[in-house]
Amino acid sequence: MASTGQPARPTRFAAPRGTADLLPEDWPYWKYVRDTAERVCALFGYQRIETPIFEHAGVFLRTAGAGTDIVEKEVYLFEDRGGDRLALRPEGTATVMRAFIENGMASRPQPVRLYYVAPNFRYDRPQAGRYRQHTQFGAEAVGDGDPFVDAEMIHLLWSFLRELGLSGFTLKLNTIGDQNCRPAYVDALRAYYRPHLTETCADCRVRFEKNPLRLLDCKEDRCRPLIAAAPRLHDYLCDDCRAHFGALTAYLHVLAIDYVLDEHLVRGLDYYTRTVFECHPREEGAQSSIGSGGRYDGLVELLGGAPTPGIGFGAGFERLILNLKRQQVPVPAAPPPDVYVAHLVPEAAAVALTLAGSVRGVGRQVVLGGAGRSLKAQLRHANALGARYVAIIGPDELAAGVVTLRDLHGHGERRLALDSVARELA
RNA sequence: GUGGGCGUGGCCUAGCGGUUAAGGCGCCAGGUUGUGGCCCUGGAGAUCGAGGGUUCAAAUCCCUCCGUCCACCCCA
Repeated sequence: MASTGQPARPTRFAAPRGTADLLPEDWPYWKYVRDTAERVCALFGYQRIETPIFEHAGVFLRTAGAGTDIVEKEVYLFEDRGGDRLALRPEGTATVMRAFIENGMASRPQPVRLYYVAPNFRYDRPQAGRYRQHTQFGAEAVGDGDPFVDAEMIHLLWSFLRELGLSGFTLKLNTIGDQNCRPAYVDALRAYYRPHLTETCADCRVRFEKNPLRLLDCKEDRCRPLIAAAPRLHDYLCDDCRAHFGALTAYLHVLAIDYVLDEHLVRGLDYYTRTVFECHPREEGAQSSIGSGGRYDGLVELLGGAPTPGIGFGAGFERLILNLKRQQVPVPAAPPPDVYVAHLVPEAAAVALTLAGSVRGVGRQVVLGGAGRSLKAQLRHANALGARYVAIIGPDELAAGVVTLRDLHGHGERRLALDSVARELA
């Protein structure tokens, strides 16, 4: 077949791997989660903060920990045209701490209570509940190291999940010590594992080198006996860490927050100290954590600020919504139009536009019908949108200076003077 | 980064070597001259994920790539 000289078909693009479009039908869920987060944060006196989507790469590379997956293979790194080395934010806490230092927030009353809703980026292999761009609701309380604040933070996350209407989730809690006591434990753990490395899975041999605490978290059957007999972190806690954790659990008891002590719970970022926690939904998938965090008393100092304690958590919108849908939690629907304005002839278009404007002026949602479409088509459209009223402007109405207002919920229909419609619907 | 399942109009699905790729939802237009939700009729819309190969013949078989889903890993 000879070439016909047809223009080449333009390239069709798809959203990048691991990203998704948020369509109108998804929006009620997002709005619901966001509104609930904002409401609960307001109740706890947390204030909104927004930080840039990209930062100097060091903000993340220096804080998360050299051996962590996030730093080693998940950060979106790029150089801008000026040669600066930048990174898309893989997590929120480090950026907020950078902002805390940069804006002198240490001189505000402590602790500074902050929250954010922002996209995070991780170059990861996507699967259910895991995306390369995901949105996190996070909260941070900076400047007070008292376990009282830990209790507040966990209470905030707990309240948020409850307010969303999720049920049956569990809170896992642990303490992983601090700079004083953890090194000794890590040494003991390594000493224990060293003679057994041939018995472990391959991943654990890597963990042994890079992130020994994660040895405790391995799910391989062959590693379980080793974990069961391993030295216990809780036996190595210093007095301060032990007292801190004891106070926290007492506060949680007072708050009637049920938690499950999980001595093998560790976190993926190196900056965590003492308290760590994770919330898991009733129906667990592989990506089960729907909200997790911990204390990070060394982080601000790591970023060049004065030694400042802090604690926070992150909760992923996509996973929360996944569980809202699984549990069939009802969310408020987007409000339907109050009025659909149908016009039947071109000469009525101007009247339709001004009528729509005046009705919107009294706070009613108005959707305009399609020009040149039949009345029947416009009524079908109005019905599909769930509109309450249809204002019809045809030749008759135009001549008489009126509109026909049809009630789609009932069957009634009446004629109103053009200039009285807005007042009538206000 | 490792393993496995799957990729057919916007969505869901049938077809699994052989005439113009079928149906449902949705969309558009009609069912007498200006009236919705139900129903009926018609229409538009598919490089059968992409590229290569086997064959007289491929949506159907093979390879590669891409995407997607699931698990590992990691984490929200």
